[in-house]
Amino acid sequence: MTPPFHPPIGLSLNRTARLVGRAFDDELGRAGGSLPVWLTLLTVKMRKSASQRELAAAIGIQGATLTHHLNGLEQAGLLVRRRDPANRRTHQVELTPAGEEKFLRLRDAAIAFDKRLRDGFDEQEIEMLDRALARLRGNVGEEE
Amino acid sequence: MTPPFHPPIGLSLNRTARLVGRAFDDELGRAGGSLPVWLTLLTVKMRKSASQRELAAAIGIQGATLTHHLNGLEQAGLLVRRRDPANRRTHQVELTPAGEEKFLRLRDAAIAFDKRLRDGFDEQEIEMLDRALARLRGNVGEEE
DNA sequence: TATTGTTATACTCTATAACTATA
DNA sequence: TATAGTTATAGAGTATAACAATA
Repeated sequence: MTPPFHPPIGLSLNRTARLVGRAFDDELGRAGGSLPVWLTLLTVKMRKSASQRELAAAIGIQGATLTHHLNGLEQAGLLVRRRDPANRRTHQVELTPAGEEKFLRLRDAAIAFDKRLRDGFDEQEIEMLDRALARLRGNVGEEE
Repeated sequence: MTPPFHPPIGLSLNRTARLVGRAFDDELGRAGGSLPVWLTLLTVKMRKSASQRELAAAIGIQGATLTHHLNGLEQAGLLVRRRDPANRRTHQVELTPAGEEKFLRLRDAAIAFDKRLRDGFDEQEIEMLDRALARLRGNVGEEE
């Protein structure tokens, strides 16, 4: 008996993520953004008064890398960094009106993309997929 | 009634792929490789007499990008490029003995990693995950 | 001294455009 | 002219190390 063939699930995951990521990046590009820009704006919106370290960790990048993106976004007039009066080491990141507008535009693009991505899946299947992905993250040692 | 919340599946996919990809890259790094190097060697091995265009398409990168990686691998003495006598425009890519050795080492690392990735999944669950990923690829318009 | 963030620098992967060689 | 591949160049995203500011 020949043993069952196990195509590496990591290969499939990698291929899928690159293909989907590229399509998503194109979509965001048409809305005037990019994936890290979207993740940055989204995370800033969601985690209101977090330190940049926390934001970086939430996005999954290094602090210096976040600084790099924040610089670009600040130069583009999408956000401002203010020192926290309570602890002047930390910065408070806040979206400007232009930043809020960009956020909404990218959010619409993200929602439209996700709708396309879910096409043909029912709610239960998406939940199962989501749980499976979470288990994969657990298997490589996700820290939260 | 509040509508059900739909966390974007793309976000989950992206997060998982980056986390898993980083862990895999580390693993390959310890074996003296990297993800594109592994994909290149693997694809060269699998698609014996394919043109570089075909190899690039199979990996999911541009021809010039593949050239870039092949240059590195050739300089490292892992492969050679020979012109095909039948059609001297195309090149035949072949692993050297050192390349074969590297391939085996990276393959072992890849197999070990995939084993770790599958931990706690049974065969049926992996198959379902794989099919779900394939459907996601289909939803963004995969071309084969 | 420890913590937060920035600057300087560099690396990897990727891409596009122009080019060479073959057909 | 058309095809296969390379070279030149550039850009995006990421990282590490050294530094400045604050506590």
